Amino acid sequence: MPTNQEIATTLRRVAAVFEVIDSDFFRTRAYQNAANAIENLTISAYDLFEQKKLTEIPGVGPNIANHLDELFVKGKSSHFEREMKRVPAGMFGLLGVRGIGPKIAYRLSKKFHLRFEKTAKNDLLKLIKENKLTGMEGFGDKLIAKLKTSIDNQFNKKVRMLQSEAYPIADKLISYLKAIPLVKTAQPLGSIRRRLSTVGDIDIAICTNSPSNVMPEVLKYPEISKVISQGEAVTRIKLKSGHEVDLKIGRVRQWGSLLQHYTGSKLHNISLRTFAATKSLSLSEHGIKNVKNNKIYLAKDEKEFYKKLNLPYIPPELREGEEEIEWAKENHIPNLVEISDIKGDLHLHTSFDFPTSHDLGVSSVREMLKTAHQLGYQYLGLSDHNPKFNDLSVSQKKKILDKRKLWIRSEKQEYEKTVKSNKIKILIGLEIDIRKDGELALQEELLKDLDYAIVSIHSSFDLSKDENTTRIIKALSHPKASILGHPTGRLINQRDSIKADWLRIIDFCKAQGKILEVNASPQRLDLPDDLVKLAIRSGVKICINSDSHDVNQMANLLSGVYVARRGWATKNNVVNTFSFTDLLKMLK
DNA sequence: GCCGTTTTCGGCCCGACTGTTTTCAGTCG
Repeated sequence: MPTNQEIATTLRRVAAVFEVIDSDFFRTRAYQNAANAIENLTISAYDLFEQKKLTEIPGVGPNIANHLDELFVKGKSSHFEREMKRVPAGMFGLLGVRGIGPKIAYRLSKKFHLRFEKTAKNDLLKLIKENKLTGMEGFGDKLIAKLKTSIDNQFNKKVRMLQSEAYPIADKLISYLKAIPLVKTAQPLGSIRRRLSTVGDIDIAICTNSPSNVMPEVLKYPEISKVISQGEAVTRIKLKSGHEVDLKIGRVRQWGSLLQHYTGSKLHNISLRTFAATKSLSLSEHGIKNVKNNKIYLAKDEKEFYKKLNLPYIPPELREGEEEIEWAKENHIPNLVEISDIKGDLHLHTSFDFPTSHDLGVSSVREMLKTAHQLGYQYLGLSDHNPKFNDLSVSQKKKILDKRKLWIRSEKQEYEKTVKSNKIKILIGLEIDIRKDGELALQEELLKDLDYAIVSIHSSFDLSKDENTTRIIKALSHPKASILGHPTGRLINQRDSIKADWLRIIDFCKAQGKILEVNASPQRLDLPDDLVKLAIRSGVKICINSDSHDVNQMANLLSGVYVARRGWATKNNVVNTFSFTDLLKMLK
């Protein structure tokens, strides 16, 4: 079945046809809106089709829904196919290259008979080298050179970077900017500020009342390799590291409007402007314009901006154009969980040396307690991997686990000699593999000695949706299995999420009081935010853990807090904000 | 083609930047 992404691509292609052939701007936009909505769905459009709920997707009306029905039933839609045949297929191969939109793609593919999507980029490159574009109306030397560069870049296209990669780059540049005398402040925008798990471009806002004096200073930043484009309000630079950064300049009095505009998301802004239009207001980075008298209201911060629209402040993590504006109108924006609410970390790997199924940690319990103290925690859960399942006898494993327990206790006693107060509680658990058949990789008699268990998939990732669902539910059925660790198993940009029926798993967790982990390891961030939202709406609790193998990683838990916030979590949804007594009840 | 506590008809988010022109088209976010 076509994925949401594939459907969105098809709809965009049909939209492009309407744009270049029919110049039907609004029909074009209707298709683009539908594409955006489907791309941002948290469940598959196919599932909605099965439930006959396609028209509940905002932007999908009866016509597009009918075409999608046909697409799902027959594997293709005659309408989409027919529309796309009106242009040379090479046009679709050119779309997506930076600087090539529908109009240019159409003109080039038609003039040079680019009939194949797959070879279109190469064909165009060849035409450029043979100077075949020279002399075409509207194609000057600069534009042709730009197209060549864009296609070259496409061939070594980069994947979206991790938030943990992008943030430090932005942070370093921001420190530099803040040190410039006329700069009032600076801050990241876009997906960095909304704390998405991955980031495309790095956007930064600079607040100053003297843009013309400040910009030359900004461009002295030693990491810049070249200035890609420069205008009064926006400058795009490339860093020596290869990262591209957009710098937006805003004045103090319009700072709120600027931040709001460039924080996005695009869909949030579109929804917000549609809402503003009902109040005869028009929104832009410059302010809020009353279209009746053309008066512009300047917002110095975002609170003022939203207040002018009669809305409460909407945290950046929620600005995805889903239902946050509806909720804001009702004044129902939740108080999202914060890092200061976190009272402990339940997924930590110690340096206790024994034959585990996976990697050991490198830090002692003593070091972890010291770090926990600095982080203001009240409890820790130690969850080394289970002992090797096949290579050791049950009695050997028991010996190992008993020895581990003694070591943990002695480490704790040693640590407590060094501090006056603040006794941090310790839970002795394990992270246990979920085997292919859903059995836990630890024998029953050893399980009962644990305070709690995190159960996780570390193998057989490629099972079917049904097999994985059954396997996870079976594993969670054990009374000690309180937490499902890094549930989807994804490694961002490296390994896809496992296939599973998350609605069924969430229902099971709700019924049985099981907890879903939000693993804060930067390449995991798992549960992903969209599933966090589904889980929380269903009343399932989450636990935000760092999965540290080194005390230096314990502060990573903050990244998990951002994922939880993007999933609309309040502290009541997160078990490791609870008191130790209440936590124990949840782990039961 | 979609949508509706102004509307089932008549609207549909808003602006920056580049390049090619000389007032605008195309693309991007």
